[in-house]
Amino acid sequence: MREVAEAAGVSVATVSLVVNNKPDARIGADARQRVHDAIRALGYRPNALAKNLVSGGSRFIGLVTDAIATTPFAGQIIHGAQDEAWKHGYILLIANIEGNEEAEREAISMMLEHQVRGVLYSTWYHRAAAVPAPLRETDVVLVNCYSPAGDVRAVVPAEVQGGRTATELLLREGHRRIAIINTTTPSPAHDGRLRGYREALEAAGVAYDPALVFNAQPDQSGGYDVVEHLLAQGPTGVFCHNDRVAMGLYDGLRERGLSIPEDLAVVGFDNQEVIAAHLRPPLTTVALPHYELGAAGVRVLLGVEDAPGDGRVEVACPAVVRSSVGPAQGKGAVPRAVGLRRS
Amino acid sequence: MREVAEAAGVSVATVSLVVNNKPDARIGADARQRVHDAIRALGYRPNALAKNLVSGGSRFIGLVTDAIATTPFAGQIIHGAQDEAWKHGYILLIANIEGNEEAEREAISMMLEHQVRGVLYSTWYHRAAAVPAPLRETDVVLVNCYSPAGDVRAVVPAEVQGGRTATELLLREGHRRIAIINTTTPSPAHDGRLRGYREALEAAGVAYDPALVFNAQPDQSGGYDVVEHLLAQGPTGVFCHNDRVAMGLYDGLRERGLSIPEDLAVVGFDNQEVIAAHLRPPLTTVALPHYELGAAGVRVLLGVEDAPGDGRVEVACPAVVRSSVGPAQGKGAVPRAVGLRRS
DNA sequence: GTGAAAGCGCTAACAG
DNA sequence: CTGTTAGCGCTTTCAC
Repeated sequence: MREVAEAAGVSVATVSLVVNNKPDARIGADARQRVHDAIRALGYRPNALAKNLVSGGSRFIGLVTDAIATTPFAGQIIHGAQDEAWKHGYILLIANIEGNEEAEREAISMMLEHQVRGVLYSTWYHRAAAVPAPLRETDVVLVNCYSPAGDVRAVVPAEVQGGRTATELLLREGHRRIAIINTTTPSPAHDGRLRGYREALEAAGVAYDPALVFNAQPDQSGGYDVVEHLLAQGPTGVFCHNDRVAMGLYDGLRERGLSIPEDLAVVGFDNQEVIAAHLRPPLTTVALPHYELGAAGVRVLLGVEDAPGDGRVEVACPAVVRSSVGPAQGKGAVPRAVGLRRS
Repeated sequence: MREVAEAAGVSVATVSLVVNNKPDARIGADARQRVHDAIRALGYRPNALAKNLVSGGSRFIGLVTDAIATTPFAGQIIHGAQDEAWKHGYILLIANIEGNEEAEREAISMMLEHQVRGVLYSTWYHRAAAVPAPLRETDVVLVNCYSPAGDVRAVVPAEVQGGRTATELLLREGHRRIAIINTTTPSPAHDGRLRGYREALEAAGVAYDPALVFNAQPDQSGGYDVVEHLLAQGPTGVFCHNDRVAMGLYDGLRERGLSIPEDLAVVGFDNQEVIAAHLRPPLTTVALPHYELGAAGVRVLLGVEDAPGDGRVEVACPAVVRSSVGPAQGKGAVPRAVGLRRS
């Protein structure tokens, strides 16, 4: 920078002013031009480190994730966070700590030492999480997880609304005997989606039948194994806890010569591209908004978006309609008008 | 830091020496203790920005990717790079530019301004790539892509070996009439895997039959659509260009009442977890080593691992054996011993 | 053994 | 309009 100043025959202060073209700096057009020329000639680049040092803070936002590899999900959160951070002139420092306590401690101190503007602490599936103590030294927002104490701002998927949406996808087509294949253990997803399912049923005037709720391992084999029991209850539509369960269900149904959506309408959850979009028929599902979660996370961190009173923002899970749901027909069916009235 | 010095009754220089516990700094045990106490008492954290400024360089490594969202692949590259960088005390600055020229320029200058140690330029599928000019100002290594001019170090998957491995998986079980479903356009993957296929065949003494090579769109529908033609050639085993093609193939086969691996042994490529591990039967495939690609990338960047003369390191694609390949049987089959002899 | 002082590259008053 | 000056928080000679 000093070199630029010398080459342009001005002082470093002037160079600083033109580089950041400060609004209220009155610089002679000639001087400004000479500076620009010198910059180009010398291939000068400002040193962000020095700039940050003097300004006190940095343009970094930390993102710590608990699993980047396992699923495409973490990638989406990173993607959303990175895009949004970028938009506001921030850079993401990412660290991923696969359950390693020490790595977590180190990652956090490293971020703190780099004077991050704040950090996003994210998990790959929606759950309660304990905020590591050192994070309290800076701004934190939880992404896809929340503090049971409710004392930290959090951005999470709207599970209840998602469950409602999934169920309405079936209701809308006239289905009334709708099963749900849930997971076996309590979790925000388990509880929320079930609640959404019940709310949607109730709103549509369909009685809730416990015999139609199944619990299975949340993967392909879970979906595959439950087919027999499921069919025994004669549903015309089924809401699967996730796309992988739906994938297993597809297999089980196919083996029995049943077809989708004619014999059974199925709705998934997660919208895991590789699966959902390419099953035969393509799966109608509800998306888990990972990208948005990451983006919203930086927005609340930066104060661009306000968190409501309880510091918890819920991001909607939108329906993704493909071809695995058709109109209800046969015995259990009801005139389409009923479903339509509700929507 | 000044505060710590005052609290401990020493100078900042001493604090600096203690904090970084310099090997040849002779500090009184008492003073050292007082410094440590003061640090704890004040909750002091060194300022990495200042440290880097004075030392001239930073502990940053830039990673620019062209697609983080689309597939789980980019996530794996990031993961590998991040783990390895971390191991050497470096932090990853990531930027992803979905084909956006300007974002790319900005991302690169931002990295340069932060005095990165070097940058990894990665693509989500293996291909030739043009290195943006400004990157020449720093150390660059290409990951999952390469410069046609061969003037930049690159880390890429060993496609030929992968193709050979996939084919051997079939040969080993006695298959001799082995088809390959490749993509429709030339690419390192297309060309390399085909070559590996031919090499493996030749090594096993099986004649290459052009009628057994098919070209299809590299996704589920491609695999599904080619079934008819494929079956017409009566292969006992098939090597699919990727797992998605295999997934489509599964569907087509199932619709015809054919079963895997009894009627047809199938091998995929990519090892896309969500698909491969959960198809029925689980798919035997060859993994694309994305994690390793990222890790090797930082290793060559840091000079921990040497790139061979041509600056191109190939990372092996390992076989992932699951259940979609069984012994060859029936007309086309050959005694198992033949296959075994080769392995 | 430890402190004083210079300086990393830049910004922000404050003078001129 | 533009230059001078004083730091930002830290490391690193070099004295004492």
